[in-house]
Amino acid sequence: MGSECVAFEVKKRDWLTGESQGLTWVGRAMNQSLHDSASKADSPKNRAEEIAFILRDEILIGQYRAGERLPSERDLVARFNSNRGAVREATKILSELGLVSIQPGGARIVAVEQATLAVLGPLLDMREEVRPQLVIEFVEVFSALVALSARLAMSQATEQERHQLAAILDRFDPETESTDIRSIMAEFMQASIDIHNNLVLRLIGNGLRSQIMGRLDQTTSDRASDRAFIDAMREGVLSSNADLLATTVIRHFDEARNRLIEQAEISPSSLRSKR
Amino acid sequence: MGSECVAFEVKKRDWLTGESQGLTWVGRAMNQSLHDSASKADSPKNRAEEIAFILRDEILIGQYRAGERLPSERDLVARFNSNRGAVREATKILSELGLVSIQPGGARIVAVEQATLAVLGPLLDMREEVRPQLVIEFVEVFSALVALSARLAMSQATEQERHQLAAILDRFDPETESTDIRSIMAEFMQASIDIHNNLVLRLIGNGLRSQIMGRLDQTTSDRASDRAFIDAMREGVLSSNADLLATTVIRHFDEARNRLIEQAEISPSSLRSKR
DNA sequence: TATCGCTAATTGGTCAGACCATTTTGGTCT
DNA sequence: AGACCAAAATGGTCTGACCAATTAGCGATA
Repeated sequence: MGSECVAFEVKKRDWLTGESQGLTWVGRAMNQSLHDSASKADSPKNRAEEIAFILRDEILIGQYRAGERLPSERDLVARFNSNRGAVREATKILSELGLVSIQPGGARIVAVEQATLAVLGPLLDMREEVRPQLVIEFVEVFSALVALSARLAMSQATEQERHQLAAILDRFDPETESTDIRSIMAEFMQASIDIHNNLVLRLIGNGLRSQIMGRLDQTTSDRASDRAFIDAMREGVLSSNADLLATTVIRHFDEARNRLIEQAEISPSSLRSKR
Repeated sequence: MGSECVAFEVKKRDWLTGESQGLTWVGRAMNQSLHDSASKADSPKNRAEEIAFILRDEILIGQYRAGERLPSERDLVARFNSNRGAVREATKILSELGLVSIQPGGARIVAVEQATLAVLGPLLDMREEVRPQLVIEFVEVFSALVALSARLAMSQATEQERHQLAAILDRFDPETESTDIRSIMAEFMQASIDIHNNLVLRLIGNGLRSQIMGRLDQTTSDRASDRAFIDAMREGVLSSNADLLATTVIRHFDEARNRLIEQAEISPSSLRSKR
């Protein structure tokens, strides 16, 4: 007992100075945002992820049908020239993604519709056919979530916090092409989440962000209307007018959505079949 | 100050002998999507999940702090009397949950705020303190998503589909206590998603549903106002009035939210610290 | 005392092979 | 056809080993 305490005192310093200090340990989200943005595909960290990503993409591509059996672990070992440990870790990942259901006797493929948000990014990375519709669907949801987040933030924000939000909006500069309005919206979303601190909304936001970031094409948008949008946002923020904020956000994203629909219809056969 | 830091880094002895042995925070999360209902806790399918769930709950409980190191695989093997294969699968699960970041040299704990929606359920299962606020936050988000889903559905629904939605609402019977309005809302959500077929919304809905279902307490609600709510919904659906539907949904959930806030304030010190 | 640099220990990643309990399969018998 | 049973296949568990990279520990240095 006593010895533990002594030992602890000694080590504690090392710990604090060495690592606990920089709490910049934020895991994969941060790691990715630092170096990706250029490359769509996520690179596997080890053999298990490599295998998992290959199988994941094959499933998303529709190479297996829902309900079908995944090849047995031993077959996969043979196919990937690996070992059962790695293969089992891979299938574990797929299971966590909600793409396969592992049971004694055999693993079966699960319909994409039953999976996790984590399949969104990979889906965007593949077939061109599904992309346009998927992006539209994302905008629809993101719109509602940003509006909600803004509302919640307004109901709790201090004077200072509202100015911080405004500062983010001020980063928009219609002259330079460099300031992407979407990155500003993403930042605005994050900042508003930090204000109202709704964990559910934050977790959903995490998922959407990590899946979407760096996977959206550059879209042409009217800089003038963007300017008006940003101005309306700033006014809503500074006057703490939640309704104005929400309707502004929704209208803006609605325009973006309509643009996307137009583009999608130019290249036909792109809308996913509905019913 | 010194006392709280003790647990870690004293080497294997600690893990082997004393420490949080049994008590097992119940918890146990899901994986299967088919069978729901289930009360709060669902049990692990194998050793890896068992280990993963224990560690997950310990992390969520705050036994480790973000940035700290997870015990090494070999230490975990000793602690759980298992083997590295199982332990590695377990840490893989935690990694997929976004709760740890595994890297050569050591795995580190990630802040809960950076995790996946899949931690919501386990969070609800544990400390009573976080529950009330978390439920409120869920209602806030769910409200917006149901409203959005209803809007989207109305923009595409056929006559027949609108009647199907109405049929779901008709299942509500203010006389019998058995018909839970929340289950009706869940069904309504699913049905509307089937109509507009927005995959992003569907995936988020999957996550929320699997995490929330069966974990919410029975809440007292005014059956009369519920009746009015259902009626308004039905009218909105049948007349394809998206605005009416959305505002009705939002108002209803707002009332529910206010009730929850009242309840939470009765038992003070329950709201999570904000900022 | 603080910093640098080297070495040894530790850690995650990979691999091979074995045994078990359960499920699946295929063929037989009724 | 259907019920039944034995054999094959499958996932689950476990052992022990080696590697490359990171990390910790310690002495030398300034």
